Amino acid sequence: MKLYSTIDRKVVEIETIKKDEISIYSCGPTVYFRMHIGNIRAYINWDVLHRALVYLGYKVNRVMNITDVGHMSSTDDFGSDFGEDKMDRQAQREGIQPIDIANKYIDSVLNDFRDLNILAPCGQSIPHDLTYKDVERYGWSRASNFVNQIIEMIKRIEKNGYTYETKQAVYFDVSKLSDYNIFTGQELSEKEIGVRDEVNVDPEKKNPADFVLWMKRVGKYENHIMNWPSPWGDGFPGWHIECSAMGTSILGEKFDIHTGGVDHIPVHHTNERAQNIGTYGHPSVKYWLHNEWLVSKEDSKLSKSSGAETLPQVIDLGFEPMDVRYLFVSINYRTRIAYSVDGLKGARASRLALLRKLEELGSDSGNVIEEYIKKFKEELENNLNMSGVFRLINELLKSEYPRGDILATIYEYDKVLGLNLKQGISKEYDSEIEELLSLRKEARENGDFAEGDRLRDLIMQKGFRVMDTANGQTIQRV
RNA sequence: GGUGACGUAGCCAAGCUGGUUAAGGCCGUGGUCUGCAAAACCACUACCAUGGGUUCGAGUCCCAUCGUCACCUCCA
Repeated sequence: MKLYSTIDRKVVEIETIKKDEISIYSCGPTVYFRMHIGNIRAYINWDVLHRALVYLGYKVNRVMNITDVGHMSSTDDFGSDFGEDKMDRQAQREGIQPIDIANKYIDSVLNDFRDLNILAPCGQSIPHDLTYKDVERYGWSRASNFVNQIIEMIKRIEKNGYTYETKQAVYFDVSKLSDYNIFTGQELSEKEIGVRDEVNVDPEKKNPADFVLWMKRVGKYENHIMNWPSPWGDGFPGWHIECSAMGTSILGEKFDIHTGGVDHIPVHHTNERAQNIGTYGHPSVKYWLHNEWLVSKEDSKLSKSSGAETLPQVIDLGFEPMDVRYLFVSINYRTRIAYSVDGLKGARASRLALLRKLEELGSDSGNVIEEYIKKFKEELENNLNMSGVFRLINELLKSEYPRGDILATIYEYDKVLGLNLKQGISKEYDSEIEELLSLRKEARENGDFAEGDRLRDLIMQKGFRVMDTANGQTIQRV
């Protein structure tokens, strides 16, 4: 398996720590807002990685965190370490407790994941009745349940001499790590130039890059809702320590893969790595993998503040969740995707065409074509070359292999693609449409094509396209 | 200012361990099929940002230039 390692800055051959086993930590959702289409892209990409590794024979140990504490905002205090806590703020907005906010949005994440056929981190499909209550049994870990581990980790970092404490917080002293900037290659001294308006609310902070491990319940946070006791006083964990603590306490001091968005490279993952070294004396993550962003047509970034579409909005536009999945599955995780409704339309057209072709192949599944399984695995192993996989599908559809074998092979591919190809085209329509269809069939059998065309137009107005095939009428939602 | 990613057809996107005709899809056009359509099938649509260099040979390696984007501040 070859993947792009961010620190190595190239595609590398993956050598797992334990033979035939691979451990993955995926930066998961922060649950105070409805996941947007950009988040979805990331989770679909890593879902494909997960499925691909399973398909290639690895035993996958995967965990995905849910950040439900202490995520701070700097929108109100530019450059400040002491912005509002987003969970708190959203709770105040909605007039409920932070934990209720978290639970509410965890459920919305589960719904989206389920609709998009994204597996739970444990590798199972997400059950229909799964809610926030049982999420940890399926491989998610909630930061709020790891506060003890977080405190223990900070204690170790402190003992190893990487921290200092002020009246307001416990900081990680980045000057203690010579290769702190390994991810970006950017010198800390040069970094300061750009951050001109930095407002150091904490006058005792030594270096602007130093980051909070434990935030005390003082000053602005005197009334902070989520708090825990600690050796440094009541307070809550900093934004980076949760991931370090959860990753290493669940997957071990060293694990194979850590995934996240490219935006995490310079700060979040840089700090996570620093914390791991501060704790264990060595890095914990063997390969850091990062997914690129979605950009709008003007090539500027999508963010949750730009009104990017959520899954329900996309569905309202007439798309199915699998159209979204098709779009994101067919493009490599490192390619910046120009996202647009037109792009989504193209994905939908491709997907429906594929389903139609599969339907024409019949329903008798034969034997998988070994040659094409081999090619499939080669594409997966080649840094998840998903475009190549779709090329193989098209080759197969045009090939002379027995129909059942083509079908079986493509269904085999779908174990990784996760497009629910076996379910075929959604045929759901009501009795009214059904009646119109039978009337049209009758009219055409009687040679009354004018009536047949009228009924076809009528059905079209009700949102379905009628097609006459060798097997009779078939219908498709427009 | 610094750091990084990237520039392939109308659009999306492979190819980048250099080597016959630069994958595949979407859209479009022409045709076959069809009562007419739709679907399907066939055909057509690329001076690989620019300029140098290395090489028998470069989209693919090296250098420069131009351009785009991101990050350095919460974000996938």
